Amino acid sequence: MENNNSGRKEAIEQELIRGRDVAKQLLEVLIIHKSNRNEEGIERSMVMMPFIEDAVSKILISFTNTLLLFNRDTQHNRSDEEGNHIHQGCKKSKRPPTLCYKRKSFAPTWSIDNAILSEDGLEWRKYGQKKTKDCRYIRSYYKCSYKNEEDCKAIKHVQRIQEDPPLYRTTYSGHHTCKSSFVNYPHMKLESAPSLGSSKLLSFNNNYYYNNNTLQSKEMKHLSSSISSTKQEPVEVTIPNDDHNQIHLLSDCELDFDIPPNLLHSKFYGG
DNA sequence: ATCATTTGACCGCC
DNA sequence: GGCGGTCAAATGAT
Repeated sequence: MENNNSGRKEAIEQELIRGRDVAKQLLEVLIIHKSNRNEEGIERSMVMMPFIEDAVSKILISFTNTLLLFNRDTQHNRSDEEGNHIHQGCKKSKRPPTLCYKRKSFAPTWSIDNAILSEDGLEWRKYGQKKTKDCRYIRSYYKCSYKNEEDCKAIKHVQRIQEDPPLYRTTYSGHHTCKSSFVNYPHMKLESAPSLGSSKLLSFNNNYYYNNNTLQSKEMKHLSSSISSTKQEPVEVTIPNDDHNQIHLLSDCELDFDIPPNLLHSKFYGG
């Protein structure tokens, strides 16, 4: 446990250093751009645009990863606490028995912070919203669209947690036991950029594990995604830092995921 | 007309 | 009693 924490600390530190270094490089490029306002300078700046875009995205990724690593710590603690809650049932309800509802469940929860309100590829129906005491923003509650048809227990709530820059926290509770939610899910295709010689580092939460070129959902056995090469070659995969929530894919491979993108975070590191 | 969202009341837990 | 989570009637959008 102690080793785990120090390893995570190290990972957070590395992410911050990576972000700082790329920001430095970006600053240097911008200074050069500023001092070259003639025609040749503008042309050179245009050539540098892909690098600038790449650098900005790397900085964003670094911040996102740091937040994810940070959140992973707090989520473990929260799950431990919530695991102790026991549902007492509906004791003295004034409502008819059919309207009696459960409150806290044993379902595991995990949160994802996003700068934008993004779709997670699954189908949800909003069933309520609430202003919470500690936050000035309204929290929206969603349940799986197939709750009634397939008795799917998955729920989530979304809350804005920060004004500037905007940050939204989506907290998922329970896993989708329905199949319908995934039928219309657009397969996510991640392509590397061979010309840049880039590689991919994929990180995923504890609900998935990597095994023999396949990403498998722990909760839903029918959910898996194989990693294959576009060139009919064996795909080279390494597990950095012995962290089994991450895999490093070398260039020229293609992935088709039927896993919700918000549960699987992709990061690209240019070569 | 149908379906999704909003809203206020209800309920369990602390 | 306060707070957060859930329900279903009312309302709005298509």
